[in-house]
Amino acid sequence: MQGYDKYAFEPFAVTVDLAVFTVRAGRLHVLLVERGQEPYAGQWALPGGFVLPDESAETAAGRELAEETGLADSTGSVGLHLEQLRTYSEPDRDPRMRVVSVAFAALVPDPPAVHAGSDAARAEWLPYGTPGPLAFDHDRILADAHDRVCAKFEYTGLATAFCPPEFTLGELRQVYETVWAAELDPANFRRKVLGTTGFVEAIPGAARLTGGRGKPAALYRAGPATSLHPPLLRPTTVSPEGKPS
Amino acid sequence: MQGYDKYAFEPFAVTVDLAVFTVRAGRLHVLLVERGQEPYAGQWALPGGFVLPDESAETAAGRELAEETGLADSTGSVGLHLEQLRTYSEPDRDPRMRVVSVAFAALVPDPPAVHAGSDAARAEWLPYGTPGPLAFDHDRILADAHDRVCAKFEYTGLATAFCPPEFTLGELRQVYETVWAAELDPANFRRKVLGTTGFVEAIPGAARLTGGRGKPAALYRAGPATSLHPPLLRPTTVSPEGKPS
DNA sequence: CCATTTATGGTCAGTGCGACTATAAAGGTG
DNA sequence: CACCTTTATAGTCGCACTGACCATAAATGG
Repeated sequence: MQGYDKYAFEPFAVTVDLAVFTVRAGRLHVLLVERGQEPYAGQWALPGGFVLPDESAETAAGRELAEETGLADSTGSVGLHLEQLRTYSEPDRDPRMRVVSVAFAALVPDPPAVHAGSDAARAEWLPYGTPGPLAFDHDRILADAHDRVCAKFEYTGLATAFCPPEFTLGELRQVYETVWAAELDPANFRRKVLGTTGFVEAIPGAARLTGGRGKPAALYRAGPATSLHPPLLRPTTVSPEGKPS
Repeated sequence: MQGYDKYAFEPFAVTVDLAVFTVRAGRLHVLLVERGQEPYAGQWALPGGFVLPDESAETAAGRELAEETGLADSTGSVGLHLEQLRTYSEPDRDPRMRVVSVAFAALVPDPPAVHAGSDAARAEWLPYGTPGPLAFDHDRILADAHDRVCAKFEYTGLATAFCPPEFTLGELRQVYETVWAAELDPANFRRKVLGTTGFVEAIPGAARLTGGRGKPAALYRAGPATSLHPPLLRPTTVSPEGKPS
């Protein structure tokens, strides 16, 4: 940042790409758009767009998220999470020109009707992992976003961002199981969550049937805690050399 | 990323900023450069520079790190760590023009002679926290980098990046104590580190005096483990509401 | 020789967690 | 209705890890 040599740089386009996750019907879904033009015409891609001259990347990401999903503003409302992931800047990641993309991961509670933005061809929720190769380096971005979300589930109360305002512990557990692709013991999960102050707050007297079967479950709200101490570790699939997956 | 409207964006300058840490004389130090021109002339700033047209941000960061410190290439050599932090893109973060900066955190083992790059005014190692306000939003970047490093010390073997190729457990513990600004019980630290497979490897028969006093300590090398399971948690300064610092 | 310093080894109690069992409360089915 | 299935909830047991210690070993400096 020393010495602004006007000839030392060429113009870069700066964009945002969004990995928007939700849990629907016990499966992790991602919001994808179908590309209408070359390159990668007809392939699925992450939603995104240019950062406008008077915007930060965060503002642009919130705007794009609202455009694509019709959801309220980025960080304000309850049960919505938008977080910067990292920046992808390989010189050849877009064959047309130099594009530097700031990637974001977003978690939304339930798939509202997808509101196709003006410039978005078609946006759809697709199960994570099912669509073939995505356009550009979006497979990598999506995988990185998934890794980040999995990791943050361990030491933050982020999972409640996937849940409606009121939820049962069974629903919260299913969110964990869906994202981690692992099974959790209901009793132990309950003990852990309730033992972590600020994770969830009980709604006195409220109860609801979850799957139409079984005993009705008590309802909870997301608590104020942002970090979990101690963390809620995912089951360790032990690998031989001290480097569990 | 739908529809490339050539008029929808203005050129952005893309730069990298580096928060380069080291531990020297039991204190955490940061590599800073003194700005020679406005704005913020005379103030300290993080080293950095433009991303060149054929570079990724990672390549640019490695190049800048090499230029400023004279150290070998970015990710290759032992005991060197370079990691993307996040991107800062507030529209007014540079008063002259629109600059989007990809920030990196770097850890280097010992302060080699600072090799002032051609464009860098003067680079110096300064104790973390001592210099007044940095230029631009570099205070925030530096604080974010420090947070990241502190957190990564818990669940990765990153601390060995601050150590020379061969080190004693006392030296490694001092690295933790310096970065975390906390005291650790030597015996418990030892038990934890040696009990984590792949964290460090003993060098049979080797021993060295650390501070000139006391019993000579056995020497160790950095192990192959990248992640620590279970993590080496820093002492919890308990705060009342489930959200320890 | 002795005090000091650092390294290293060990004990002990408390905490958290995985595995498991038991009970409660709903619906479904004969 | 009796009984099974399903889900929620409560509790128990043993293991692993950790923090707080205590003890010993091996160096230096008076």
